[in-house]
Amino acid sequence: MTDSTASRRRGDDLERAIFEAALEELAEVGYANLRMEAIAARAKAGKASLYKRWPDRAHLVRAAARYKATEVETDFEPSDDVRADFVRVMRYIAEFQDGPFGEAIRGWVGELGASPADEAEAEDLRQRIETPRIMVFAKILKHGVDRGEVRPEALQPRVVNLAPNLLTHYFLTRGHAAPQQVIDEILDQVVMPLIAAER
Amino acid sequence: MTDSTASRRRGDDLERAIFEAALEELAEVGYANLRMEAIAARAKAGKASLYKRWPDRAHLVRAAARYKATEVETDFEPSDDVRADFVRVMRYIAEFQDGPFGEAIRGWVGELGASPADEAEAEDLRQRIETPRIMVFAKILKHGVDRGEVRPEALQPRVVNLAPNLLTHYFLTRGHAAPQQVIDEILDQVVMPLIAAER
DNA sequence: GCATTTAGTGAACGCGTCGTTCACTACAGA
DNA sequence: TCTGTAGTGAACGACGCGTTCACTAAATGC
Repeated sequence: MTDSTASRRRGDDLERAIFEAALEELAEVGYANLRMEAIAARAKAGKASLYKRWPDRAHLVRAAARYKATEVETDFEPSDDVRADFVRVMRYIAEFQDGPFGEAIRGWVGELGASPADEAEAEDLRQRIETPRIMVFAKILKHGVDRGEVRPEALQPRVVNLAPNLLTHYFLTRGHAAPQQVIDEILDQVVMPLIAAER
Repeated sequence: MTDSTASRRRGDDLERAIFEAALEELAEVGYANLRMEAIAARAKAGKASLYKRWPDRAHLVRAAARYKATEVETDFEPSDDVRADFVRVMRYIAEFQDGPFGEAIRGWVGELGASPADEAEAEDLRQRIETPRIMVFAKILKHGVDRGEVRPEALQPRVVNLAPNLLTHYFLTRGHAAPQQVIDEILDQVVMPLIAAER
């Protein structure tokens, strides 16, 4: 009715449409209220096509999160202001979390511990989310170290991941992404004092 | 069969039994696989008694989490070794997360964003979890400040919450509580360098 | 250009869980 | 001992899950 192009999609074409539909549904109703039939309907696909690809909701959502994770911008050129760079990247992450991707992550977290079988897949998704962040934050920090603005110990993994991890913690436990004020507090109270070359 | 005391409990007595049953179920099957009927059966109660008290699973689990949160040990006497104190408290939190309380928190997080109606109740639970931690960590830090081991700026809220927040982030995104090695890394790479009075 | 194979559709199904209802029963207070 | 209150347990309709199947559109082979 809506589309007079009554064509029938297949393969990757259809898969992408399902992912988009799943993410839109996630954004609208949240993971807990996500219905397979609603995803199928929005994608104008049959429920059977969903179950042919993924065994259940959790797998579909993880796959959708992986799909969306590839959209993350990873080529970032650091300026000569570490704090400003951090703000830019953190705002970018926060915006991402406030969209459908955030709800996908929330669903993934909620499901962890329910099925210890899929630990490997969960680990894979974690890596895909973390890796681009590590690259960007490490680049910023290295640039700061080169200019003497940042102490070299700041390149340790727990320090590189500190800002995004605190952002994610806020998002998960609050239900919405961190506002600018929280980003500022994280930077001024925690991150900058920790990485600054001198006090 | 088990209890030949075929007595019928009421009020708070019954409520406590339901909480205990819910937490045991959570620990065994996880939030995603939690069934109201299983909780009722384990508590030797009728399903109607559950729905008379809470409108749905999410409310029951939040209530159970609140109930369990009152068990948290809050009277902690700091030693003269800040790092050792942090290790002790962080291990205590990690052990708590690996039990039924952890799964309750995971369920709560997964449900956030699904029903914006109960934001107030969610906020209340967050406070109840956070407050005792703030008290303990602030006490440790104050003691450190008094002895000149910790810089006074470490009493800012984001710094006080830093260690438990990173623990919680690890637990939520990994599916299990942080092991000793992770606690050490958090302390040696992040917390101690941040709070130390001198470098 | 036609026949065959592959993949998607949509409706129907059985099943399990939800949340509710109701007749019955045990306990508490007077 | 009587009465009101609260809990029990079984049954119920509704709903979403995950599967099945006859049908159909697209891709592939000839």
